[in-house]
Amino acid sequence: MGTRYKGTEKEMTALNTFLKLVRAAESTLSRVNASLSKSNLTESQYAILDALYHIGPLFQKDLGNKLLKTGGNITLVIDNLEKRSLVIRERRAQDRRYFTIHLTKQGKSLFQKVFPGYLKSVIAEMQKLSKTDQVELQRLCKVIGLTPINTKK
Amino acid sequence: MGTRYKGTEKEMTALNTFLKLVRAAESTLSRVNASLSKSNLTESQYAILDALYHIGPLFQKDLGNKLLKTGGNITLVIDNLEKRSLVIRERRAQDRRYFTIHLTKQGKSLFQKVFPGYLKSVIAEMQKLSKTDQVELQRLCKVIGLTPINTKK
DNA sequence: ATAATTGAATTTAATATTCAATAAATAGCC
DNA sequence: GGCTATTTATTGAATATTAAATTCAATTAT
Repeated sequence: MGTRYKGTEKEMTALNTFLKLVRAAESTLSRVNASLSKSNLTESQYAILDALYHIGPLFQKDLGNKLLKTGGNITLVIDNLEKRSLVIRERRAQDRRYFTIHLTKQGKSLFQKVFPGYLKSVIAEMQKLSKTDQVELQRLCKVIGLTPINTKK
Repeated sequence: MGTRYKGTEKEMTALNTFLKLVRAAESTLSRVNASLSKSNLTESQYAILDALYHIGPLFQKDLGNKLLKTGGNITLVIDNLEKRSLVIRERRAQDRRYFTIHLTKQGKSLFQKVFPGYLKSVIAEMQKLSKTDQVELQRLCKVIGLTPINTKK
């Protein structure tokens, strides 16, 4: 299973680690996302509702940064959520370049309906590891996630 | 950083681990994928070229299984690769439901051009961890990636 | 105050992704 | 041999995603 490339040990280890990391994230994610399908929420839509619910109203800009998505993408996903009246855009008075995104009553209520199942499926996935191993995985992922020092410019 | 939800320790640990795992994979992936943009290859396109190069000709079905993608998706990505003459479809004589996908000369040559930079960026990412930590991460990811026993049906 | 710049959001074009429906080919069975 | 079910691939609709170009608002520099 995995890569068939034959290289040095260092290369093989790196490719293997990378592949397993990505596979683990994708397969877990696909199972967790399945818990959202009943509510016709996509992963991106859920992530936005989650952020708004747990943090409060946010600018589109901040949502993009938080979810590591581009501005154009956030625009579209917010559009789709707004069509279903799950969120609303509010133009900011002090600086009219900004839109504050608010969860509506319906959005809040849908999130509350969906969250328990989501949490349950996350727990089911993560329980494959002991508490100790989960903490260890967190440590390793934190290192991996770090952006390298930007050497140019 | 991360989730603002306040729950039991078990819930918090699971949510945190899940979030960090997904973040680590996504951020690493986005940096590695940047090495593909010069050749105008998307992640999916690269993955297909990689599989064909290192394994050999494959049926679309097998590509889909290997890359964990749906049939419809594979059809489209192969279409796009075929437009650029990087792969060709060959209908199988014994069973005409199958298409065997072959790498063309151009596809092989493009892959050989792209692979070193890809490998280099994977190594750069994974070198944030010691060899020991990489092996440990592989172990944890292997457990996480396991599909739970299918209890129904 | 005007010009240039920065910053937020949108739009557009291209690709990806899934799901559901369909078509085409084969396999299994009676 | 001819129906039926299964399997492979394609298509279409909906959503996602990015990058680049554009618009509009605010700020900075001259």
